[in-house]
Amino acid sequence: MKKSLTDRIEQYIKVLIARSEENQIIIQRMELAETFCCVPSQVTYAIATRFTEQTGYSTESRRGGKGYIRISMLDDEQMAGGLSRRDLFMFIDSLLEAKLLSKNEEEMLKHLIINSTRQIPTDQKKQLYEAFRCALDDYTK
Amino acid sequence: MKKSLTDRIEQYIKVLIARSEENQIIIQRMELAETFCCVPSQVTYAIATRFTEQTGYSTESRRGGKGYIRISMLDDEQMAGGLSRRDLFMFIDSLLEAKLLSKNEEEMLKHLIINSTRQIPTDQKKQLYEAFRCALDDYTK
DNA sequence: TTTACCTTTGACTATGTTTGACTTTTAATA
DNA sequence: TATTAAAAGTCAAACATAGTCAAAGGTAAA
Repeated sequence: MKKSLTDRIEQYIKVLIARSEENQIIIQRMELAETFCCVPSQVTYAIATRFTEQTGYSTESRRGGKGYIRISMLDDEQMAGGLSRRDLFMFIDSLLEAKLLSKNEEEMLKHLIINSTRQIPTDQKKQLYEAFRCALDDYTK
Repeated sequence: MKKSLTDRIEQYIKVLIARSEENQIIIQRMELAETFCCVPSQVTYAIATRFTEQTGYSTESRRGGKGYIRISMLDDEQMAGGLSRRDLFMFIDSLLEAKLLSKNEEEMLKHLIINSTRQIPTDQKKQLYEAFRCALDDYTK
């Protein structure tokens, strides 16, 4: 498969992180852009799309002289934790109040959420709740 | 019997998969369309009708620069157990027909199912579909 | 022959990538 | 302190793919 520039930048950064001691690297945007013969904002794009909290990374940067971009791999504890059922239900309640859902729909959803996630481990459940909220949010827009 | 274009595309892809190491191929839609001198959407059609979960394949794609379509043959483990999305949707359709769900509810459910399970591995997805059907079945009784 | 189900096509849509001009922030220096 | 230079950020346009959908064209079964 032919890889896009963004894919190659992603891979390069991941290798650097893998080789690092602390699971994090500090780079200069311009330097990396030169390595790949591209505009600096290409690097910004690669980082923005490939190193998100969702995918288990956090970033931090500083502009100006001695500027840098730090990319760190999140450990398990730091991983974005999803959503509790309580919060998901509160979200559904808010949709009901905003009349974006009928009472019947609200009840059905809660029933489904409770009964279809019985056998799923807690952390995966929270991920699912989160995805569920996003999908619901999307649907009611 | 004369083979349709779709049949020939299907066969071609199957040969490529058979020859591959990982039982999967990555193609570019346009490239394949050129190979068969047809419109790109013909390739989409061939893939959509011949490489389904039902027939033991899964697909994944990306648009934009250096876009691709990946077609993988599912192994036995991935095939076993649970419920396909197609079957779950058929079940939902039957509830609609039986007037146990409104058209609006049917659409909402399908949207949620599609969009909240995007990042879940196939086997877990099928378990979830199964649980979802049970919960729905229960709810509409 | 009619009907029902594929298949083929293409116009339109959605999404992901690359680029560059312009903006903002920060450190160094006058 | 004010100015300047050196970073990084933002955003929208241009481009490169893939997806969708409905109309038109075939084909086989009844």
